[in-house]
Amino acid sequence: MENYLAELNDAQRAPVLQKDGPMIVIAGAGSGKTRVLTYRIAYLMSKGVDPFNILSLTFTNKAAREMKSRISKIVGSSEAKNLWMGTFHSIFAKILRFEADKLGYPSNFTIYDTQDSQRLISAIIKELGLDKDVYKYKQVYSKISSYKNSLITVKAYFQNGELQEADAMAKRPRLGEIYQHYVDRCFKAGAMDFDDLLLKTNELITRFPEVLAKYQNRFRYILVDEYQDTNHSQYLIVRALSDKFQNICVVGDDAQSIYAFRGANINNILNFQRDYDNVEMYRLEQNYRSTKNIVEAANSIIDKNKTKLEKVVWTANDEGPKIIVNRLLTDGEEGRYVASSIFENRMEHQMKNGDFAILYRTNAQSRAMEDALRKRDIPYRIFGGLSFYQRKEIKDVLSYLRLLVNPKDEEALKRVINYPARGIGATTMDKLVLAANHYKRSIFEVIDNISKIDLKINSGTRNKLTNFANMIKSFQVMAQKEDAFSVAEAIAKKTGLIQELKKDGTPEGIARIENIEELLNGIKDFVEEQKELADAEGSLAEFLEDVALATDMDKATEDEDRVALMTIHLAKGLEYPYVYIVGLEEDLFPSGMSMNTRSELEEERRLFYVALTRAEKKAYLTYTQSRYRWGKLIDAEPSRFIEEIDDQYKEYMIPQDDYKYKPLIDSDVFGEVDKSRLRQTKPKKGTPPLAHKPSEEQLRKLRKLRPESSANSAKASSEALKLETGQMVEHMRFGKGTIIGIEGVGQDKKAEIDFENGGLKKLLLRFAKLKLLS
DNA sequence: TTTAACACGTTTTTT
DNA sequence: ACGTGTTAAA
Repeated sequence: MENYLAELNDAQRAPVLQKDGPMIVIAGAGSGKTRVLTYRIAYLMSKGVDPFNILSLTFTNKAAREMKSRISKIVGSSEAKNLWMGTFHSIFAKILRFEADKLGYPSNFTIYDTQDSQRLISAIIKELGLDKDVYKYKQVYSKISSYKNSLITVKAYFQNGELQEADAMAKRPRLGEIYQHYVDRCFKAGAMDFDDLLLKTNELITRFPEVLAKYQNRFRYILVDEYQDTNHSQYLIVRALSDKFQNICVVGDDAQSIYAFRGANINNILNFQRDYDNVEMYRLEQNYRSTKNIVEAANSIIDKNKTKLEKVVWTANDEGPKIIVNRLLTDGEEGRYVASSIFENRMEHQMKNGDFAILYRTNAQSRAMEDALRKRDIPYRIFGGLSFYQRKEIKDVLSYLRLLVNPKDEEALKRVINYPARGIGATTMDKLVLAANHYKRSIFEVIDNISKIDLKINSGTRNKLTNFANMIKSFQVMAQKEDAFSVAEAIAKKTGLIQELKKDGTPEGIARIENIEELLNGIKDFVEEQKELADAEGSLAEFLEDVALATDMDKATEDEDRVALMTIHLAKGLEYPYVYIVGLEEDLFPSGMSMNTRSELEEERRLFYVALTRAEKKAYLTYTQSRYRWGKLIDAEPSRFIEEIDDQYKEYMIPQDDYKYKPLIDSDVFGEVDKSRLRQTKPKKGTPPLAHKPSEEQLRKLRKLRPESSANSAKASSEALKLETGQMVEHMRFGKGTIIGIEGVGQDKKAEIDFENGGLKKLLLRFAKLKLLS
């Protein structure tokens, strides 16, 4: 024990050694806060605290796993595995399953992901006959989500005149009604959304004092990591659970609060000292991660924020190189610059791919980076974006599995009832939903008893419905005897999912089949793993819970040697020797959506602070002069954040007024990439990246030519755009015809054609592959 | 009911 | 630009 206490500095050791009472640790970036948390838990256990009595809430499951394994090394794994450690969502999902009956939920309740929730809301808006342009489902979802995170239940909503008035003022007077329906439908479906996992936990502990007492006694020591990113709902849970013993330790950094947009309340950390008596406050200010240059540059940025706790982050590390700032012509150039810079650094300093990270504000920026890395044969891995479990084909398989576990799961049912197509269409579904609401039964129950219900559904469709129900029930029977893998495999095969994808034969279809195979492998691994653990069953339900709360981050393995690409949000808590922060442009970073208020801008600034402090040795900042956004080339201006870094810490790669001319010979101009050229031009070592302002003429070219992605279509369309009224043409599918009219200009030019056997058609000349006959 | 053109929104971040 | 959801045609 004493051994590793010696590994801590004085500031770190103090919070580790305070066994009891409330405490807050303000931990600057890179100051070893994970180390403090780890050792604190180990220390508690060495002082005789039972691991069953320690609850440790982390921001990701991966963080929990890593911390657990570090603790295992200190105290032994048999002890460490009894610790309660995980995200708020996963810990309280577990507790809710155990206590579900008290809230009227089945213990195998489904967890709806964002998409499920949004689809349900969308359906409700339709059913209520509301205008979908006024009630946008995404907006409604986020509104409901923020109500839930503030513990405003439907009941509370209707008791609060102000809220209703606010929604009415916003031209959405029936929002409460949608909220009501949404909550009802989730309940009937035996489903909780992400926010429910916290909201229902609150409900559980307020409505059942004996339950609260039970968990208060169980969790005698509570630790919360990334406390600055907790929302009101989480705050209340922590507060209630820690109320009896007051052994609460929260760790965080107000300068790294970046989740206000999803309800995180920075006041939770700012006001912690008011919430408990005799709070001890500790500050970790020594940074062990980064060079002086990086630390001080980061400080100079965060200084611009007004709302913050006073703290001075410093480091004893070397000064290190300055931050490199570079301007590039387009996002394509930016990608190439980053790729070649990585290539050079890797060579020159014998670094691994895994030592580099490329960080961006929005997921959409990953593409340009990807393309450039691929061309350079640099292995990379993208985190975030559309996660594996959200892909359509994966969600389809999972929906079948969900339906077995919980046949009331409406969203799962709606996904799979007619996929692969089995002749149960929208009309039938509408009737079923109506019937289900009328009889107060789930849709599946209605289908299962379709013969006993008087519905205007013809006998053919009734048969199809019965067949579907029987199929699902046969899988259910199977699930009782066999493990999750066998069931999933049977589903993939017997439902015709695989055949459906094989039929389409496109590369995408093949990739989808491979994804399903990967999912099956994943299920197999899970089953094997669970078999080894004595107390787990390897059941479908357990697998689904894992999946519902899994994130891309969780899959990351330490040992894989690839460049990491991710959004800055995802990078929180990580560190890399070399960090490239790309797209530092006004309107992108800071985001155009977050520049309206001071607090939003300050959050963007904190985000930049987080990005920069990921770097250990060297940071690169890049921006472009024009960037493709929404399919168009947009002029860009350098981000104000570049300016905000004190000059002494940064270095411009290119003199700011040096516009060297470089002929534009790349894919950005000519649509098609000249591949032979790329291969010859391998690493252009030592070539300084050029930047220059394109002439008006060049810009016009860029804008005009970009939409044509291949030389073929460019040729075809320019020919086609010359067609005139009266000419005879031939179309691959419609056959011969005469052009009887032309309308629109340029890219939007359309021809009305009278086909000999197909009748009148209006076709976009840009796309229609027409052959001129006369 | 199914298929295909068309329209739309998306690009702020996620458990 | 791209994928998804909605509407029009078969």
